[in-house]
Amino acid sequence: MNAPAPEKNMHFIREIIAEDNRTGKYGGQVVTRFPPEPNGYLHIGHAKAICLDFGMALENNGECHLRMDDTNPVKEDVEYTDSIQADVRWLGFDWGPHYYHASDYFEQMYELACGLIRDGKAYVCEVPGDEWKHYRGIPTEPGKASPFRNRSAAENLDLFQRMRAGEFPDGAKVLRAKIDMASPNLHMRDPVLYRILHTPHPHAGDKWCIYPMYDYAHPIEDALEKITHSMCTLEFEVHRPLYDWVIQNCRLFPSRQIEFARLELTYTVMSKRKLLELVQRKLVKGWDDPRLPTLGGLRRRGVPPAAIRQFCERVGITKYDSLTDVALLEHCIRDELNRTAPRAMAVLNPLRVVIENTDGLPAAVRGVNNPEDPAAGTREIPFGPELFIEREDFAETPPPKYFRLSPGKSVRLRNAGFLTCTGVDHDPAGNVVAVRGTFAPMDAPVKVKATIHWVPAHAAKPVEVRLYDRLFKVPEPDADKDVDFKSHLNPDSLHMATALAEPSLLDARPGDRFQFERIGYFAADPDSRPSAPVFNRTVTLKDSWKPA
RNA sequence: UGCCCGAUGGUGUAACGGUAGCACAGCAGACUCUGGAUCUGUUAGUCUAGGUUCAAAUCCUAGUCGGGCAACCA
Repeated sequence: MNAPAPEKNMHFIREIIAEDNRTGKYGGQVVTRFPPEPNGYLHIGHAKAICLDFGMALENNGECHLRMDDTNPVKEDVEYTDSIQADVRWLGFDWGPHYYHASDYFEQMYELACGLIRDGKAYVCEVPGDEWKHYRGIPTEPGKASPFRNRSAAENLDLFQRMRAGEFPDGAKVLRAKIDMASPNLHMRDPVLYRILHTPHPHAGDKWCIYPMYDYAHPIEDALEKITHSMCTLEFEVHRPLYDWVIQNCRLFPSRQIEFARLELTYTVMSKRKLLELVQRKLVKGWDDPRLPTLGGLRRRGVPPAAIRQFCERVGITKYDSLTDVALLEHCIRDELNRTAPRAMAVLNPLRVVIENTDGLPAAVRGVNNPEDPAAGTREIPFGPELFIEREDFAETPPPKYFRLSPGKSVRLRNAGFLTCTGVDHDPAGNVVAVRGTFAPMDAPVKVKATIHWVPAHAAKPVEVRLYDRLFKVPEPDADKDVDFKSHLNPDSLHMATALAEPSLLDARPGDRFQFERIGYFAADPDSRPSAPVFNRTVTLKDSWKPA
């Protein structure tokens, strides 16, 4: 018996599992599975499911299987299986030896279907697809029986074998479960179990021309793997009676399907179709564009997997359709990065500073790598008589409560000392082109209310920075079906810029994460080259300064 | 419309018949070599109407609102 960690939220699925463990329903075993269809890239909505599936197994000393749910060869491709595995691993989960394909069970599914036929619980139906809706009926009225419903088991077996043998064209026949044409649940009105598809399978090759439907295949996949708790999203709730029917009538391991609400996030879209549309129309730069909620995009943006895991835990698990504020994700990202990201200085919008008292000026200073983590140590930062500071950190006529630099005032230069402004240089148009000032060491008796970051003019290096903002301007871009979600795209979601970086940043390798002090968290992009890093802004720092 | 599911501050959630709590966001303050972090305080909530009960967010009934289902998709 293992008590859940105290900070974990006791959601209803944890309670179901705890209860099953208490009663010994599955002998204390917890076996789960994450079953993506390999027809697209994973996004943060999948991360919620992954964290749940793997998390419940981990917490209960169980196992979680990674299973490609590849029952429809016309939509799926091996292209996706690699990225799915990479994404799950990146998120921090390990399926051990339990990597499976639904298509590996095709033979058993076929045998089980023959069993259903022999039991008089399935039949080959020749009603054309577009005509079936007349038989199925509408919710308020019962359907009517297929004219093929009462074929003999022998005839059904023969026909089903010939379907497999390829004797019939696509759509000519299907195998149906014989359940209840009057059921108020449409899924129970003799659902299709198998359809004919003369399409080679990306994993199974050309062995098959009949393929099982999800509703038939999924419970079998789960049962064969002895999955105890089969978590899926809410829209499968009405499928559960059919899930149970298959397990019961095939006499299989009693896997249990449990549904929970999918994750929705503000200022983005989560549907595969819409994400694909953004990629195909080149409104973003690909599946791993850092503005996308795909795991590839989040990774490239610099989001640590631990932040995503923490976020998924804090969002919780319920059966209520919710819309989570991205601010919660951003909080989890900052929280993780604050503890782990080394600090560095870079100036986005430079203003030259000329130090006038150059005698005894240090050639370098030591910077603290991470005030939250003493073990991160220090580094050397070159110093000199000319610096660049952020243009916003100087105001010739400061607004009220402005703590930074202005004529006659002083600020602390991060890691270095104090700067007192003694003069301002203008160009003929009256713009500020440089600030002049005097430097004092850190132990000087100067009182200031602000510390600003800087880079040394002689040693700072220009680096490319990509400043990302929300992809959409509105919290629910796809809320209104009558308005194209693309019309809500934020035109300023990407701003390319050049920053002046302290020299240590030139060593950054793709994936390295930093806090650029007082600006935000940045991660080196795969586009980086040796000595020419490219930085993606993961998220800004919170900024509580607001002009009065 | 028939069936299924759901409803707690702005948002995400907890409370399992007994003081409606936590987090995010917001606001205010303290502290600070990041106007970051940290700390403190604070605004704000049980969909409606009946019923059961000493006591209801919780149980029952009806309604309202939201979501799902009517592919040979998953």
